[in-house]
Amino acid sequence: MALRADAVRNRERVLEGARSAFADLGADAPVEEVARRAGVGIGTIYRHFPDKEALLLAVLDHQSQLCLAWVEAALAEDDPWAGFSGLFRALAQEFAEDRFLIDAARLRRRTDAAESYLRLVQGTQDVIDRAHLAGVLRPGIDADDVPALLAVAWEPSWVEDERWPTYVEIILDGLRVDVPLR
Amino acid sequence: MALRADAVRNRERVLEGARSAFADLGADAPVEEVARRAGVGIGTIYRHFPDKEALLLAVLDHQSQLCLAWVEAALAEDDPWAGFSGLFRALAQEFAEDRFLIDAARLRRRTDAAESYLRLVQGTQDVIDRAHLAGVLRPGIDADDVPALLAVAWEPSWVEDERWPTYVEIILDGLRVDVPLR
DNA sequence: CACGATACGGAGCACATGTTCCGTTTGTCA
DNA sequence: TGACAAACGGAACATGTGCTCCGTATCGTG
Repeated sequence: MALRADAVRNRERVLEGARSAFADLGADAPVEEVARRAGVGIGTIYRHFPDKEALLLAVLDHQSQLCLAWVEAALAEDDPWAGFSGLFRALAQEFAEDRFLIDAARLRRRTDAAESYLRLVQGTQDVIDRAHLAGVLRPGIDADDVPALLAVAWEPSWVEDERWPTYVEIILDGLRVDVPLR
Repeated sequence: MALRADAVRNRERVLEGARSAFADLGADAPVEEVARRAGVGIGTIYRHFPDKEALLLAVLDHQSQLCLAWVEAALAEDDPWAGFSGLFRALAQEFAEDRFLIDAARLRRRTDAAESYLRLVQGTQDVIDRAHLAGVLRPGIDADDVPALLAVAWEPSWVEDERWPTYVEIILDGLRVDVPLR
């Protein structure tokens, strides 16, 4: 038997409320806050998701899908460095705007990650491999290093300062290998 | 009237327990855990410190004094870049070993900081000014940027990876301005 | 040694937050 | 439209943690 119409609607509302609450407050956002933003009761959330962890994973899956668009764009770039650096800047922007992504990488360490997140990591690895082949990216770097290096765009108080784009450029400078012209 | 002998001893024990607990578990370490490590009751902690915030500030003050030694060493260096980069590496090491320092920068934003911490920031600024004068440090960087850039040494799960020293070198590469020989 | 002041310990309270449970409401279908 | 299953809301419970309070233990002095 299919879900009732109101159940379908409410499930979507819960996901939207969760995305909004987690983006603003991080994974620590109370379930009650998610319920408030979704306009539903707490009980409704727990009917659709077994626990808060499942809700976090569902949101992670969704946000990862959005980030995957940046991977596509990076692979479409002709220049491997432009691809990698563009992806890095775009992910930094996403991290700065969505506090939840901050906590997501930690979450991934504890649980079987959302499927889209794994695809995001793999796609990032592809972009990195291409840069390595072109010899423009510091050796030894892989996709697992990206979240750590994005940490500079994390801390809310510094995001307010709007200085994180500078930090991103510093790191990109440090990651780039200059190819001598010949 | 002076403190009683046991009170003096216990105050020191509390500070040691707090340093240990906060270093391992971060500022979130429960007060009860501090009491356990100190070998005292919870009540004793609250006799010596009005609240947990005061305890955090006392520990911050102490750890800042240790870090100040690195500032002295940096200023004693002849080469401004060696001084700055040495300080940066040393602070990264401290951050990696003491989870509490991670939270300290946030704490500073909320409260009047410990006096030693202000001196640490000022000393770091001196080291940075010297590097700017020599033209070897990327313009626009100041002492407030250092904790943000050290964020790569923060996250516990990445500290375990032992990859943070690589990240520190990447950032230093990005911060350095190469002075052409003439 | 005795006694008063000082300090100690930890039970218990206040509050925040994840989760459950059940009386009430709503959607669906005959 | 009526009736039943499905879904809802939020009070209540469980747990973790900061902090208070007071009966008990200890220190230091005469």
